Amino acid sequence: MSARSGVPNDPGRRERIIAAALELILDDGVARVSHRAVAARADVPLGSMTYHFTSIDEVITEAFRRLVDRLSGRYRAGLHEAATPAEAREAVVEIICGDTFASPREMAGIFELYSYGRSSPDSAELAASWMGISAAALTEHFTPDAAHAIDALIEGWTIHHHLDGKAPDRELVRAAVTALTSSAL
Amino acid sequence: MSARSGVPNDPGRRERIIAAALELILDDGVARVSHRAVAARADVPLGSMTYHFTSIDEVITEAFRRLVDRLSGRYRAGLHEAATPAEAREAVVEIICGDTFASPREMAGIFELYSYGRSSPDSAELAASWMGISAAALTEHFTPDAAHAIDALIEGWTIHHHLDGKAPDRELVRAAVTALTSSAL
DNA sequence: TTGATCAGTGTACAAATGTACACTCTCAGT
DNA sequence: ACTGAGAGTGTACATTTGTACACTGATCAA
Repeated sequence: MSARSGVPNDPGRRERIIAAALELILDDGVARVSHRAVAARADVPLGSMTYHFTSIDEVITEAFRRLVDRLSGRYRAGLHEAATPAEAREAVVEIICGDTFASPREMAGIFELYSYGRSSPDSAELAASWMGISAAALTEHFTPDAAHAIDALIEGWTIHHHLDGKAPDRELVRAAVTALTSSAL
Repeated sequence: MSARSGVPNDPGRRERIIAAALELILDDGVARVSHRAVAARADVPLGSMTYHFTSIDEVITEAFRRLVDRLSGRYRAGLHEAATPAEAREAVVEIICGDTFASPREMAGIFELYSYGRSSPDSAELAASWMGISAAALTEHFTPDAAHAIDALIEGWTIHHHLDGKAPDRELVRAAVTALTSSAL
């Protein structure tokens, strides 16, 4: 038998690298992500990068995966907690207006994912799965049609919220969500 | 007096460079834009780039400006043509479901702008102005509140349309837009 | 303890990038 | 036709990038 088979010297290192990469994406954007920048942020030697990952794309995609996992977890939990239609609507309002579901940095990260997916098939798949998750979470409370419309509303209004720098009026958002649920959708 | 003062040897060259940069952004994404890549695409010597622009950021921002101009022109025109509320709603449906207002490539370009604005103040301003233009075009037909909601719906649904690769159901979109306009918004 | 084996690293390198700038070319004024 | 000022360019250069890979060192079977 072989000695020292598969025993890592520093377990969890790969994870820490991915975490560092995600922080870098959220702070500075994908464009600034490089083997060296991530290595420095994770306080890890450069060689570690090529040892644990086959390419920089893999690092970035894995970082995005963490982001999507994190956000979809909160998203799902927040909507699952809602017991009544009114509470579900309120959860949607909070997703759009609050920052308990996603901080501005995290929302910016999602846009970066959309852009990055244009040149990375793996990230494109990830972006698609993120959209699927949010749609699924909504269909728990709304008809499929209403869920589609609300999903789009969330997507767009969240972007505006983020780019404006200030949260939209809760009353207005609530009215819009209600309008989308109370008609024949 | 000075001889040859301000007489360009090849007028319109700057414009052609910007056009080439925009095409490059739409085809391959900002990440692939470089002095050399743009120069090659515009069939212009490398030195021309630094002669006409102070930095690559300027080239990219100008390219985005053309994109925003182009889209906001169509946007405004399309909504301005509408004479009745029903026609205005139909124009919104077309913006979301059709590709007469923005091709998939152009929509992808807008996302790239949102991302790029994170590190370029000029592009951030451009992104903000794009949002302002669309909002203004909508207030021509809808109440300010309804305009906000519809603007968000357009933004989000257009993204979904683009990332899904297939247009959403027109009937559904029409119902959603109607819902947002017929209530107390 | 030893040595085989694989985890992990430091360094080197080719390719690509943004930019500066010494140069060449062109044309308006004479 | 000539000329000089300013339009426009080719080349060179310092940096930064992704990646390869010869090396070092930690661990387990013996």
